[in-house]
Amino acid sequence: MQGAARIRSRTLDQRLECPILFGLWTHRVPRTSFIPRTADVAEYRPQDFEAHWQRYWVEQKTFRTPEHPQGEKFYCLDMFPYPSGSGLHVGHPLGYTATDIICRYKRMRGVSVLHPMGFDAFGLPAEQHAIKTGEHPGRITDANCDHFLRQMKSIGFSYDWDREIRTCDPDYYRWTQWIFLQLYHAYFDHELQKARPIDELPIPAEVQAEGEEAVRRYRDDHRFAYYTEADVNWCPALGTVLANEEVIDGRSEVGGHEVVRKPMKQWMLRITDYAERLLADLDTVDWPESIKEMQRNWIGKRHGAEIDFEVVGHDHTLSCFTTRPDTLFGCTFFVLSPEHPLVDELTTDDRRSEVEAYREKARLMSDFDRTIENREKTGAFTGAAVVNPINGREVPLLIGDYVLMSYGTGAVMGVPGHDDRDFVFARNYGLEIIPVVTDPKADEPRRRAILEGEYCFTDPGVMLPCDDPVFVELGLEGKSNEEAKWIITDWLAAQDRGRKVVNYRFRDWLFSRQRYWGEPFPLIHWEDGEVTTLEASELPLTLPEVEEYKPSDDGESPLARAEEWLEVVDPVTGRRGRRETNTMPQWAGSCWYYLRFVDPHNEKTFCDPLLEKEWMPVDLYVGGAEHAVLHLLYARFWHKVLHDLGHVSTNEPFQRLFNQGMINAHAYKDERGALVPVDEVEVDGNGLATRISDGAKLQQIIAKMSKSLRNVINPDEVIAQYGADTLRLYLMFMGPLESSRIWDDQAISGVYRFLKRSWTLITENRDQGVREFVDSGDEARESLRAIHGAIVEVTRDLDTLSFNTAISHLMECLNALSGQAFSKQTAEYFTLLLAPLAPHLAEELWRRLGHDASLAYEHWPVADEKALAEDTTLVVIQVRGKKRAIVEVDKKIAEDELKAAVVGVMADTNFPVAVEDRFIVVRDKKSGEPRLVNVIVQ
RNA sequence: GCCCGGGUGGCGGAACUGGUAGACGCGCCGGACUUAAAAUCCGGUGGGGAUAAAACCCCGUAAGGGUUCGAGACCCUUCCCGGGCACCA
Repeated sequence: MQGAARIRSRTLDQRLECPILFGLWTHRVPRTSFIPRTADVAEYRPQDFEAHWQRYWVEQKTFRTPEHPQGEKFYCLDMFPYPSGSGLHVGHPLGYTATDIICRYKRMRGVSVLHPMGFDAFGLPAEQHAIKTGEHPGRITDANCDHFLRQMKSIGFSYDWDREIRTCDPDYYRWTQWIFLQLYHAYFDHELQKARPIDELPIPAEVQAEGEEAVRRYRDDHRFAYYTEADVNWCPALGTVLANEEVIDGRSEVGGHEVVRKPMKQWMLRITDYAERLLADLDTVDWPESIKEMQRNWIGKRHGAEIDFEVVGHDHTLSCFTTRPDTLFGCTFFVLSPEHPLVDELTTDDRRSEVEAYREKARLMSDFDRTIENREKTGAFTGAAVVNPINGREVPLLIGDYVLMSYGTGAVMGVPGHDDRDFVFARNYGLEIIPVVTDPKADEPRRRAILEGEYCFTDPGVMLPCDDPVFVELGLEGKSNEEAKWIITDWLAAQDRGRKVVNYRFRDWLFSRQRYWGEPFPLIHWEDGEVTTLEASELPLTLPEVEEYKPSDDGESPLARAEEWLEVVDPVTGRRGRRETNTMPQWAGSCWYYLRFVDPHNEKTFCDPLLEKEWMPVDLYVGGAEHAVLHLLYARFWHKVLHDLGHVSTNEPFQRLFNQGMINAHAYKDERGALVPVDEVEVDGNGLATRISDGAKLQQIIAKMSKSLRNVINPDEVIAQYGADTLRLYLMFMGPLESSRIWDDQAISGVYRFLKRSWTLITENRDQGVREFVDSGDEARESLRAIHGAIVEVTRDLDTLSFNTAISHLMECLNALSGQAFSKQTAEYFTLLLAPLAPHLAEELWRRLGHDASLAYEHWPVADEKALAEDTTLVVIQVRGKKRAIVEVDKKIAEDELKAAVVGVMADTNFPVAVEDRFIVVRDKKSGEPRLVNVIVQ
């Protein structure tokens, strides 16, 4: 029953008492055993002083960034939040606390720290709120930001709030628009592998000859930002198009609505030009391997060949991309995507109706339905045939919706013997299967299955015999397929019937949204078809006021209804034009915010070059892994363009990336598997969970925090109950920063007790001031060893972001100091070690220790080696590798004396050893002191 | 299916480069204080055996094998969990 009370206690509301004023806003404080009664005046009561120090830091501008870094610099960045209406959730402060600790620690080590925070403030939720209520999305966004600010300040983060930015602020998005102009006015020089101004684009003579209009089109075809009719992911429910990355399993990432394919005119960014550099430069950054791997997979570099097949009876050549040119001799058909532009022309009349029907069916199918895994492979014969360039064999030409127009050339050579999809397709349509590679390691039945076309073999293997003259000429029989791949490709290249190519799986970035609440494009579409950009001096192009925020049913942005804003007339020529009505996606603002933080108030440029040089790159970037391929890839792309164009000095923006884990919570499910909200659950002393309403047995599981499970932890409530320092410490103590953790509202009392005991240790719960200390000379050796040991350990742990062990070591130090005499110096060291982790408590103790300024810039303690020095050391004795005894010996003991000591210790035991036995002595690598002796008894 | 992580007490997790497994905390057990409870403080706590009590012994880091004087850590095989990708030719 005790357990039941615990579980129910999670919903604090049941025990809420009268509201009291705390901090900058009102908290309702639950009555719990952990809040000391008011009679105990001098006990640890964080509510008494946390708000005071938060105000002090803000008023004194304690954490203002130095204008220029002096000596070592440290740019520490958190992924800034989207200010959602529900406020901060414990997941946010997890990473923020970690960076805060590191920054406070670095400041104490004399490092110049840049640690800013802001808001990713454009975005869909505010817009949807606006659609529903008619309220301006800016107003709700501002209110949410303010709420976030209050919450973040209540945790005691040491951000330089003077640098706060919001991406929806015109002073900010002015420069987002400016960067768009840089992208628009540049192209990628493939030879130099870098961006260059569009004016430097060489115009081929034949284009030049066609006139101005052709030159303009040629340039437009090379800009990083281009306007094109594209099959886009249209989400009717959200009324917008989405990037591929925003579509999960055929549904919108936001809201899970259906997404269909639809051709629309859209702005795209040519991110694929940077594929090679985005891939290669991953090797230069200190990121988690998993994130690098995800980006590599996303970019999807594939080496292969493009092979040309002539169409029988036509003057056309169809090229296909393949990573398996070694299987070309096994090609028995050829498949085009239903959207392929040549399908119509190549289809014979007797097949036309069938092909048309198939294409229509494919067109109507949603992307999701079309990409369901292992779906039946369907297609239609076109009646045409193509010629395999390596053996002259004519093979039938089909269309099939498993071939995507958007990858490679929209055409595939069908090798059913060695490709699973082709295999299924061939079986469906009775197409021939010719195996050309076999598995040398396979047993007889399997080998026969491969030979007879019963088994599709896709792994590496060796080439089977074949009569084709070219096969014989190239001597392929028995060669590994890997080798055959390049021999065949070289032959094709020599005959000009194919070539080695590299393909990338990722696509250009769809950069426009039919929304109101985003950055307007600084572009004008003129009546004569020309598109021009605004001058940098005309920025920002601000959002107009509109009456309704809903996009129209055919997908036009609400901006299309803002007529006054929309229509423009050239004052010189009288030419009429319309502004671009799409807005930029949410990713735009977060693509460069880290640069603005370096120089947030500059009105002349997006970021002063000198400051950029001084502060960039970001030394530590902490955030969730969910941004692995979106934000992090886009930001790298923009950064590289800015770098190539000479606007930033660094090639990569984020030198070190760290992903914090997720915070999960316990949840319960019943026998049918339905999740049960935690406040409907009772847990008994043995951990057995039952539903309160009907006593049904429940299973405890781990789940993400969610509103529906009512297991979301609100930081405000934790702070009200325990104080900000406890919240910070608990978040860090739960486990390594990178791993996921489970919120356990019993375990939090452990760190609360630690803080309380730390308080008591130094103040002895006096009304004011501190306990009495002994003179340094009279200090117990134990105390000295404890504090200097802690200095060593905590320093190392903070350097390696091991916050959980840093706290453990402080706990050990506290345990050791409790009941011991120690000096004021030791108390001060302890306070300073605690400062990055529990800054409010540390500041309060520091004040009581007689200091009248913040400890934020006090020197980090340095361990005194002498305090740690010992004459003797403990040596583990092993016999045949098993621990049998421990002996204390002099550190400088000679080898034979050590042996003698070991023999002596082991004499009366069950495991006697002799000096003649083999001794393995393990010594400390640094000090050379003996650590362990392993005796191998003969 | 493929690619990354990861499996250590009742629980969260420690263990620096192969050298005392289980630090620290939660929980639990016992004790002190209290009329009582909470809070607080002190002690114990991987499993098994042995003993009057100890000393002591055996087993133990998902499972099996290997390398080594010595393996939680390294190698091979298998199982399980988490994350990502997935008709990309």
